[in-house]
Amino acid sequence: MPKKREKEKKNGPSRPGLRGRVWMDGPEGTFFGHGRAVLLERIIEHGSITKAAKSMDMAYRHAWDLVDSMNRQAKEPFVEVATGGKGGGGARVTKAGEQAIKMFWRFHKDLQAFLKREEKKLRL
Amino acid sequence: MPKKREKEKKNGPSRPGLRGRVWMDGPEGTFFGHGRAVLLERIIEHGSITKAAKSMDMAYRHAWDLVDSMNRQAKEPFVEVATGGKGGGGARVTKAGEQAIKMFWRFHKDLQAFLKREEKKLRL
DNA sequence: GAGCGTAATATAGCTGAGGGAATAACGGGT
DNA sequence: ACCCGTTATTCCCTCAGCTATATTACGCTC
Repeated sequence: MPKKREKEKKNGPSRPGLRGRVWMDGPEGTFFGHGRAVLLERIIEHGSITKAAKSMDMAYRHAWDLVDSMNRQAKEPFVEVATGGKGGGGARVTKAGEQAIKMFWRFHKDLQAFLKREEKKLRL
Repeated sequence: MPKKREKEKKNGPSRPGLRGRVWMDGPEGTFFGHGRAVLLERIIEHGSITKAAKSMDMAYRHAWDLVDSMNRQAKEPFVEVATGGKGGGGARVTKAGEQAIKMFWRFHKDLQAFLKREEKKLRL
C-alpha cells in the first residue's frame, strides 16, 4: 500500500554537464551547506524545528542534530530554542544564523556562475 | 582481532573554511570526478584494475563498477581491457581517458583558486 | 494543576552503498 | 594440457545515515 510519504529519490538522469558544490567546514567537520541553509529558512518560515523538518520531509531527529551541530560550532548560536511555554515552545533563527544563510547563498550563486563559465571548456 | 586493513575514515577535524567539489554528470548521473580521476591514474601506473584498486584501498568490485560506468557513458571508452593472455590480461587507459583526466584536474585547480578568492569574504 | 504543543532524548528498524570472498571465464606461455 | 594472473560475476555481510516511534521535560495559558 502507498505509504503517506513516498520520498521518491530524485536520481533522475541529470543533464550532462559540469556540476559542483560548496560548503563551509568548522571544527567538527561540515558546518554549513545547502541542506542546513534550507532548514534554517524553513525554521524562520514555520517557527519550529518540528514543522520545518516536516515541511522538507526530514526526520525531526535529523533536523535537531543539524541545528545542534551548527550551534556547537558557531561562535554565536544560529538558532535559539524555547521548550515549553506558549504553544509548547519553538525555535527562532538569530541574526548570526541569518547572516550565515545570506553568506551561503552568495557563495552558491558565485559557484553557479563559475560552473557556467568553466563548462564552456568542457568537451565530452 | 586486528583486521588486515583498518580503513580509518578520515573524519578528522578539518580546518574551518570554505570547501567545494566539482564533477561531471553524464546520462546516468555521476560520470567523472575526483575518485575516478585518481583511479584512472592508478590504472595507467599499474596496468591493471586489480592493482590500481589495491593501491588505493578500494575493492576490485567497486573499481570495476566505476570503470564500467565511465565506459558506458563516454562516447569512446576510457579504459580498454584484456581478459586472459600474457600476464592474465590487463587494463589500459585510452587517449579519451587521458583527456578526461587532464580536463578534470583543470576544473579542480580552477575551483581551488575560486574557493581561495571567495574565502576572503567569509566571516564565521 | 491540567492541557497543550513543542523541544529533547532514547531506542529500534530500514535501506543503500560499499566491502570481502569465492568462483568462473579467458587466452597466451610453457 | 596445464599454469598463471587478470577480468568478470555472484552472493552475503557490514556499516552509516537516516527513519520511525515512543517517552520525558518544559513552561505558558486557562
